[in-house]
Parts: sequence; structure tokens; C-alpha cells
Amino acid sequence: MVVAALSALAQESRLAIFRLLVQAGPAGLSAGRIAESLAVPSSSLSFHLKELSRADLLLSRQDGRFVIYSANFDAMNRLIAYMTENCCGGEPCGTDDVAGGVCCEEARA
Amino acid sequence: MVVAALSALAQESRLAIFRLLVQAGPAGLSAGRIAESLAVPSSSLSFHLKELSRADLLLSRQDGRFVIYSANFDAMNRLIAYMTENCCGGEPCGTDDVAGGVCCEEARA
DNA sequence: TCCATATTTCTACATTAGTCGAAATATCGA
DNA sequence: TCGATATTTCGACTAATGTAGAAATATGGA
Repeated sequence: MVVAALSALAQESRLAIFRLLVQAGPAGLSAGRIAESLAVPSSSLSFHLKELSRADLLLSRQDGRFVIYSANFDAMNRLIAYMTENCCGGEPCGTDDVAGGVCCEEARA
Repeated sequence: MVVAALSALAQESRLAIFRLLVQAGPAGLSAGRIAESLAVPSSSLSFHLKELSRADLLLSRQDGRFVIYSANFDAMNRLIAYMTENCCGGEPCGTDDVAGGVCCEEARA
């Protein structure tokens, strides 16, 4: 659900975790490395990782003693698509002058 | 702040309001029309509009007795850019096969 | 000016979320 | 199997958020 995803991201630590993993790419990072990078106590980190996973924003896999987390890029792209869906009713709306803007893509093309 | 924007959107009613206004485009809608569209009590709606405005996601202007709200498209595009910033460290990451995906745009270009 | 309509503020209540130490659980290496 | 390291669950507490009725505050029209 979209609200769950936004909720998950609407929190300082979790947003930092997510961005870290977006930048890390599909290779991901172990929980320990995330904790180290962001200086979050492991119990808190675990709580946040669970929230992000519950919202389907993270993927995880076991690698020996480590659990490797990575961003779910598909889910992220779907989230963005949902927020911008049918922007301006599909009409050109004069907001396409923002660098990297995703609004009014159809109109732009 | 980004967390404030995500927080504002991480709520059923507010997300619905925001999407309605994204689709309405720069012309926007009056508070009354929003309340009508979404069947939210006016006091609740006002609370949510304030939240969205505080997060800089909405613009508002007075039009006679009405207050017209519209989406802040620039803020929305900035928010999306922040979440996807430096995706995969800028390397091609094999996630660019999602329709409309914004991740790895640089790599794609 | 006075009334009707639009919107916001106030208030009180119930629910949910975040924090982190300590204990529990899992997995590897010896 | 035992000890060490990685991660998760539990528990208790504090704080913030969502809800909506009632009252207050604009604004425009007669």
C-alpha cells in the first residue's frame, strides 16, 4: 500500500537507510554496515528495517551470518508513478521546467 | 524538509487530497470542492490542508470567499529527486526496465 | 449593516509510533 | 559442541498524530 510506503519513508532514520540503500544499488548492505554508517543502535535499526520491509521498500537475503538489505527499486518507481499519476489531467501544465521533474511526462513527450 | 513532506503524504486523506490536486493541475480546487470530492468533514480537511501546506506541498490563494489550493509541483519534483539521488552510485544498475522509472536516469542517458 | 456561506481554530479523546537496553535466536568457525 | 558475532524480539515508556463537533473568523451579497 502506498500510504504504508510513504509512512515508512517519513522518518529520519528510515529515510536515511533507504537513501543509503538506493545509493548502494542492488548489491545492498548488511544490517551491521547500515548500523555503522548511520550510528543507529541495532535494535532500533532492526525495527526500522522491518518497517521498510513491511512496506515492500526493501529486499533482504541471508548471506552467512549477515542479512543483506537492498532497495526495492521497482516499488520505489511504482510509488513515484502513483504520486504523479495523471498529472494535470494529462494536459501540458507548464510545470515541466523543473530539472528532473517527472510531472507531465506524457505531455512533454 | 523532506521528512515533513513524506509525513504529510503518509496519510490516507492527505494523499488523496494531494493526488486530487496533482490531477487538477495549477488551477487547483477550493477547500469546499475538495471536501465534497473526498467526503471529509471540513474541520478535518482544514487540518490536513494545513499539514500539506506546512510541508510546502500545496500553494493556496484567496478567491473571494473561497480558498483555492493547488499542488506545489516544484516541491513534488524536488522530493522525488531527493529520494532517487545518486541511485546506485550513478552506475548502471539494471533497474531501468521499469516503465516510467526515474532511477538511474543518468546511467540511462 | 446583517445574513448566509466558506474556512479555520479549539478541544478532547483514542490510537499509533519511536526509542533503546536486555534477552533471545541464528549462524559460523574451531 | 562451544563460543563469538550478527540480528531480531520483547518490554516499558514518552511523545506525536488523527478525528470531528462546536465555536470563532472571514468574505460577499442583499
